[in-house]
Amino acid sequence: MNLPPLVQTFVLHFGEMGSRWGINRTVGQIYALLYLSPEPLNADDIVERLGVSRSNVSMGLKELQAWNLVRLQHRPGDRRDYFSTPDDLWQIVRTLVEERKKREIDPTLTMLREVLMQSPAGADEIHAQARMREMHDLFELLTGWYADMRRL
Amino acid sequence: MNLPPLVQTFVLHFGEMGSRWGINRTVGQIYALLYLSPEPLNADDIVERLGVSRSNVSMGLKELQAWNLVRLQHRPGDRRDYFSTPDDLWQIVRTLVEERKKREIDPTLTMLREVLMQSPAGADEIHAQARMREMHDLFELLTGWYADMRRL
DNA sequence: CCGATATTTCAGAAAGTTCTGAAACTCCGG
DNA sequence: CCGGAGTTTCAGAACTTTCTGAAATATCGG
Repeated sequence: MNLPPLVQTFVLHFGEMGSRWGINRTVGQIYALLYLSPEPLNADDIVERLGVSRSNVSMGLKELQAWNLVRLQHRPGDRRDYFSTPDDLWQIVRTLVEERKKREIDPTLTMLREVLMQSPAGADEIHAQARMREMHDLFELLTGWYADMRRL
Repeated sequence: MNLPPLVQTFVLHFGEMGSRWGINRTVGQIYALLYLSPEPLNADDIVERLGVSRSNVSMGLKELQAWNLVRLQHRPGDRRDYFSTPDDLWQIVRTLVEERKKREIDPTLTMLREVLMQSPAGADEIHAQARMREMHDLFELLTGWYADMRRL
């Protein structure tokens, strides 16, 4: 790893934190590096600075694109892909919330709606359904608020 | 696994989702099971219902206790530990937010404060520090809001 | 203090994930 | 259509996490 010390501290921290969020270490590091970089970087820049394999960077960038967390740009007369993060931090926060909702809340709501449609057999299932309805209603309330906020 | 079908669907879903949050499959399943159960359960109940090893349940319960997500109770004349989740869903949400803050935001703020204290060497480090300050200020703003909300 | 019951710890097996180098693919200018 | 620059894919190696059974520890009633 070939970075100024301040940058390195930040990059390593995000590598560790990445694991707590569903992203892996390298993905966290790539993101942190792009976030701090004054210029967009291409894949080989990232390889050189982080000291990981070219293919690992390729996969990491693909994942960051799937999360909508990086912007892809080109330079005139250079056909390599250059990556950067949005300058606006709020934009980043909004994207993160949006993506997490899509991956965690939405599938859960779908599952809850399905099981709430079924008829319960026995007292335990009746109680279970009541608990699931509570959770379902709370999730709806929260996503409703979120949609309202978003509109501002 | 030995559960009514409705309950099983929910439990399996939370097992999968658990992996997306930093908790493992078994922990997610135990939590889901306790959430739906009309009665507090002891460790052997959980073993029987989920079909996992006794020691795995023991570790899972320990982790849930570390997260403050389960309540431990006792019954007269029975010295086994019985576990349940708080009835109030809002309580659960608050706990989750609180714990994630403690594990993700607070360490990051500490790291940011440290690197912001250091003097930058070179243009790249100056730019990097400015970006870090932006992030630091945003995090402070968000935790401030959170603290305000919490008071209500 | 003993025996019975309950829980926790822990080393290693099993499962899952991340990372790499090599090969395959894509795209462009000439 | 060829050569080369850039990128992606993929099988397996390296590493990490999870899970288990066995042993250790704790706690209580008598």
